[in-house]
Amino acid sequence: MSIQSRKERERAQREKLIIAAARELAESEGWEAVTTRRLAEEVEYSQPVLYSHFTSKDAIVTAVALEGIADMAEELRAARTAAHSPAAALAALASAYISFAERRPALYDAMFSRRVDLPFATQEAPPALKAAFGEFVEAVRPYTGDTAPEVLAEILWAALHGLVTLMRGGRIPREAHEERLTALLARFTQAAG
Amino acid sequence: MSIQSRKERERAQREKLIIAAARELAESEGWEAVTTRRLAEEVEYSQPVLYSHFTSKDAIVTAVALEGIADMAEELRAARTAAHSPAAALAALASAYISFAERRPALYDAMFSRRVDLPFATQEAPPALKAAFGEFVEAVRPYTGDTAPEVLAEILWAALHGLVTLMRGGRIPREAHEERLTALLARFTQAAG
DNA sequence: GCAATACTTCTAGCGGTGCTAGGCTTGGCC
DNA sequence: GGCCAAGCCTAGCACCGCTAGAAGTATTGC
Repeated sequence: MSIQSRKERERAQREKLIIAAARELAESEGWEAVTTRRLAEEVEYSQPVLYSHFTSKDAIVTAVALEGIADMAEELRAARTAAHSPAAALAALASAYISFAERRPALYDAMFSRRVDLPFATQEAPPALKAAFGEFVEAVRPYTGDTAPEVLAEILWAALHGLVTLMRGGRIPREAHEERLTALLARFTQAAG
Repeated sequence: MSIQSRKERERAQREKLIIAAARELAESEGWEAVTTRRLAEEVEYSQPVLYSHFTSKDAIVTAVALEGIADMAEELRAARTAAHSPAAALAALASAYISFAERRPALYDAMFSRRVDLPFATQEAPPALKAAFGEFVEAVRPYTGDTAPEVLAEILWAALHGLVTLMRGGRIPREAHEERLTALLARFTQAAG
């Protein structure tokens, strides 16, 4: 039993090592640098070992995304709860979200842009995902009017996601970012719903 | 001279053929099916011929994107100008945009999701792109308040882009789409800015 | 009409990708 | 200590984007 459990522990540890290596490689050199050969070299095992832990490369990306979502949920929570008014909380949440996307673009892509096999808007959604979305729901709750907070949260999330991805892709100019964000948030705080 | 010009005509025609084949292949089987080998087979030439027209596969995708933008600009214009009130025009524009993204997902990705080498928010932006964005500007103009219409247009575009991509990626549920769209547009028509 | 030339297109191949079959080594058990 | 099973690695598959150099074709000059 002891040997068995030790092996399981080591396996679990190696799996974390793979995920961490993938994340670091993606964050430092972009996802195009994350090849199975390169990743295998990084963890000092051969390629097939990766496939004894994950069914495919995509599954590794998914695991990285999940970690990222947990990280983001924490940051969103910290930002929102530190604010002293509903309006400040909303602004802090939005800024924290965009800051995360800008600081960790590769991670953000894995979470919200790449095609990934995660149950998002369902009961089986991972807790971290529910937590992150919950922060949005709480932030918009004071401004719901006759709209369901979940719906409003989705709209805000979508708007921020759109801003971030279009800006990163060079589709909208960086310069006007603050002005856009202010105007967007005003649409949420001022409207009666 | 005549022979020269005939050759140029034939070349231009073949270039259009390549772009059309790439678009059709992407729309019917997704971009992952668009390989240079497959594309060459489709146009009944060898691979190197593609590279005598385009510097890379990405350049072909960019050409397809440009065509798509022109298509969308037309559809947006038709939808907006057919409406009889500012609110209806805004709603029609938004619906047309989302409809385009849903009907032609591969094309949409080339235009707004994939990394593409096009000057977007600059003076040198292609006319079709300016036209498409101009439709957004006109649609939000009645609702600007003290925000610049261009800024508001970018926000609306970003919000719709976010909704579309998150929905397509399974990140937000399809069911509540109409409700979300209505609530989003309400934020634009009701707020004072 | 024919040879020389210039241009176009193709064949074949490079170094890379994700993924896997099958041999080999290593470590636990009797 | 010898056997056996589990775990790992080497080597290779079919594919990718892209390109050098051969082969073919059309145009030009005689």
